[in-house]
Amino acid sequence: MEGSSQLLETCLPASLYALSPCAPPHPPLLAPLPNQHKLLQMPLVQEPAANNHGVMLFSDHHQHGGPLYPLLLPGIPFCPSAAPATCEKTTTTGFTALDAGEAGRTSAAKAAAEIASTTTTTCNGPSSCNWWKGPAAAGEKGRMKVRRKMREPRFCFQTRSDVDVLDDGYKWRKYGQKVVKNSLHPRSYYRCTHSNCRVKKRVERLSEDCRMVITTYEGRHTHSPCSDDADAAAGDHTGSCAFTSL
DNA sequence: CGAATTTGACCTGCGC
DNA sequence: GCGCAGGTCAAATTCG
Repeated sequence: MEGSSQLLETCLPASLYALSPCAPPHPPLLAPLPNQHKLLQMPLVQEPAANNHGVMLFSDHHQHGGPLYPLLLPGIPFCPSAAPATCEKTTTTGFTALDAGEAGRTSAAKAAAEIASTTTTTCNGPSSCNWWKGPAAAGEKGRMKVRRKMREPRFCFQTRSDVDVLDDGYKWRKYGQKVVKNSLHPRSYYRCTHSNCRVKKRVERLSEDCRMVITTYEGRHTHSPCSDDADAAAGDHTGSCAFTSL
């Protein structure tokens, strides 16, 4: 319980950190949140040297399942070519790079370590990103291998919320749930329901503090949040709203 | 009745 | 090489 709070305070003293070493340091990463919920927009916190993988850690307190639009906005440039950085509960200065081997003492650190351990290889855009194309693209035999190795950029953030699935403006379908080691709570796996969008997210609660929800996004949406439903119904078109895919 | 969720099985990667 | 753990699939079930 208090461990996670401490984690939150230690790693994320302000309301929000964004970590995206490949992104230009200045442009705002966050879209203004519709409706009532607002995340404090902070300057980018960059992990220098550690890596290039885009990882964002957000922290905010939700007492509701209100909309959340913190990340995976199509306009955010990502660099899927190296290991990510993340947060570790050890220092007083906030972020430190977490090695893959530094498996977490807490669920948060563990989740972060997972992210850190994920290496993304060659994926230079939708045309070359075939880590998950199913049997047709990968072949019956090697599809799992392809799926595992060709990772999308991942982003993780942590919120305090009563609801597991935060409303981020996208529509998700749950495709799996797994009990993970050293965690009291199962991890849920969701996939974006949009036709050509392969973004996935994992949701789990901290065992130390069941109010804390760790959400990990993987991949980039090829559509905008607000047009999700329309797109799903009308077929594939992107950029009907504020965001367009790159 | 169609869509969404649940859940057990299966596959892969990784550490030992 | 083996076992463990994470991630995904797909059939069964539930829900609207």
